[in-house]
Amino acid sequence: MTTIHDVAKHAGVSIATVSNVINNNAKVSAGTAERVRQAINDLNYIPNIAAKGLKTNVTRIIGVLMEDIRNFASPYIIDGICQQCENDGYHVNVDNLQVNRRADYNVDDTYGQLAKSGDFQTSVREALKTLLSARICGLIYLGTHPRDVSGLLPPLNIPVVYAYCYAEKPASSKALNISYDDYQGAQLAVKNIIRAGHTKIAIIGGLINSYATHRRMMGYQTALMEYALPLYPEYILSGNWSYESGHELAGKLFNLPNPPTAVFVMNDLMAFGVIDSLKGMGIRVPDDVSVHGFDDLLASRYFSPPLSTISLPLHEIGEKAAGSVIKMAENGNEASGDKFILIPCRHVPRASV
Amino acid sequence: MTTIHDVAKHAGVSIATVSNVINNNAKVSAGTAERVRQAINDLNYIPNIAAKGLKTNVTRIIGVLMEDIRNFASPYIIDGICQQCENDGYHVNVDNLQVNRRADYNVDDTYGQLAKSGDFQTSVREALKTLLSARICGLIYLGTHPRDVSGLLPPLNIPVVYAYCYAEKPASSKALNISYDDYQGAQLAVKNIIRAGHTKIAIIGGLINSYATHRRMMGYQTALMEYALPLYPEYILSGNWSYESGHELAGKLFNLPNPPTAVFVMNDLMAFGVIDSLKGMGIRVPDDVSVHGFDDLLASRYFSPPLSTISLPLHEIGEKAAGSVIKMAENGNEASGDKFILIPCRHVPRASV
DNA sequence: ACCCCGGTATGAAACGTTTTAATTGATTAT
DNA sequence: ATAATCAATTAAAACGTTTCATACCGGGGT
Repeated sequence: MTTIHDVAKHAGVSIATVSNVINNNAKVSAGTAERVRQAINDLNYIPNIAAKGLKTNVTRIIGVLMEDIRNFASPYIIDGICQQCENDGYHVNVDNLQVNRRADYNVDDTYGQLAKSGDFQTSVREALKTLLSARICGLIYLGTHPRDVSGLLPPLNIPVVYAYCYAEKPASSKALNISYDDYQGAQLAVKNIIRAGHTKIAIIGGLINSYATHRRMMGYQTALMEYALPLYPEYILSGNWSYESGHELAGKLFNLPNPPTAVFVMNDLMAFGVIDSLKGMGIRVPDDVSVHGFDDLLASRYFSPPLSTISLPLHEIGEKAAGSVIKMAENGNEASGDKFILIPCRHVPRASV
Repeated sequence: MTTIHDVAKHAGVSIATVSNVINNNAKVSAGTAERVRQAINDLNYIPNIAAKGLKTNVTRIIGVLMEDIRNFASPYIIDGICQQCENDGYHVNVDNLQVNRRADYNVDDTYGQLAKSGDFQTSVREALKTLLSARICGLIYLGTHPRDVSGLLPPLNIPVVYAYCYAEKPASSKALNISYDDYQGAQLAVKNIIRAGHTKIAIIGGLINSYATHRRMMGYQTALMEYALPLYPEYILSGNWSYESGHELAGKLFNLPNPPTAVFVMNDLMAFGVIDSLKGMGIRVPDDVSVHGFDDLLASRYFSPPLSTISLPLHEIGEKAAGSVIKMAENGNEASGDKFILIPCRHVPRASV
């Protein structure tokens, strides 16, 4: 490929001058600059970013380590990351951990067992090595459960941002965490159910020890309290995020002597199960019972009835993660301000409530 | 960061020897090799891939230019690309064109108007420049409609593979095209409808001039012929791939004096519209009428009734695209064999037929 | 005439690798 | 003992950039 030498020769100047024109550094006379630009055009010159990075020790590459690109949230977050990086003149290097393809992978793994397996850590280490061999100047870890990858990094002092998930030991980690606000989202959902006139509102949670389940449960309670509604213990159930568990728990819930008139389900997949179960029992949604989800899957809009749900600020999470990691990279890995950034969710009213 | 010099000093050898150990090139005595490996470990040495690429002129980076990461197919294809590249020891550089975010973007653009707009071409050129500045040794273009990006590349002789879409002028292009088999997939769908006992089978196509519509229509005809079923012109309709158009056309179709008993709809989104429209008219699916889709969206499994459909070999398209572009890169851009590789679709039987 | 100055332009070193050709030291053949 | 062979190691050049220190040049002040 054309190099800076070719351009220099073609323009009749030194390579130093060409470099100065490209980076408009030092003073180059207007005429010379024009000649150089002409040559660059003529020869289709594209600077070699590797050589530049080698010399300057600044690559402007952000590494993205993601657990599973096929997660419904990943594409939107990556889209946000790409956009922000492009804006700021950074490159993106993606590495997919392919967690989903692992034999020991289990969707229900809220406890992060997987993350503790030596095998998984080897994968992460491998992926990090790949990323670091490109001399990334910042890392975004895009996962679902709390993780700690900084321990797997060589002691490098490159900034790490967790997106969509959290650092496992947030207190001890200097990493930034960027996600959506479970607490606020759940409140939003429940308040909307209340405003639709319900007072007997059940909740179906995800795995009991997960952070998300915990936070959303808090949001539910806060919303009820704010409207001075009672909290019925028998209305509080926990599933495992799957369609099947929603289906099963709905059965229990609506065989109670005094069943609720609405359910806040902590994700759309379980909500589908709930609604199908209700249909099976001859209970109509929303006429007899309202159901509210969380996640806003594409499927939710086409479900029957279309599911009222909470949509996550995925694009913004990506943008913010990239913006933050870039800022940290440029400021010597110093994060300014809070280590937890929670972006609010939006409410998507549809027919199921 | 640690360099090869640090390792050499720590191990008491020359940098050449370290390099030889890393790439196990020349003969290095077992003892020396062990000492070097120890040093690499002690110092957490990770080779600088940019320096290596600079020297060897081989980067082992595959560039992926994608129109829209948020397309339902993209994550699966990228997953396949990543897996194959990892297997072959290649890096992946992703660039997202963000086509969907453009003001002039239009989902219905089968004619590729967008691709002809100077503005779009500027974006592509910009993205290619970014990719080429990393000295990628192969390019995968991941789009939906026929495109021609090779004209936008400087005359470089790097291999280009179109995945999921085709080169606009396949004859004149030396690029490889890898996608799924529309023709076979459509046949699969229609034959399954026929085997379920239907003889009056309508079809709702996508935009009339699109390649996919054309090929799937052929598949439909072939299947009918194979079973010696008549082709009713009034059963052949075309929409624009949207939910709404499916909804509308179903209305027309089932107000015919002699309506069909089954419909093959060319994508799942339109099929949703069709089914909802039928429900509205009090026609039951599948009891009164069967509906068959194409694409296998996640939503289709949860639709009511769950949609029988055709699933696309997305992961394989990615794998194959990466595998091919790598092979070409290693063989001086010479593709071996056919320039069109169509991977068969699979049938996903569910309750709607 | 001389010196100095400011504005431009450039030569050369350096970044972290690979690779070729050369060097070393030991062993074998004469 | 000397020459030839061989295996193991290394010095140094090169890849395409940036950048620092230096060089050039024409003009204004002495």
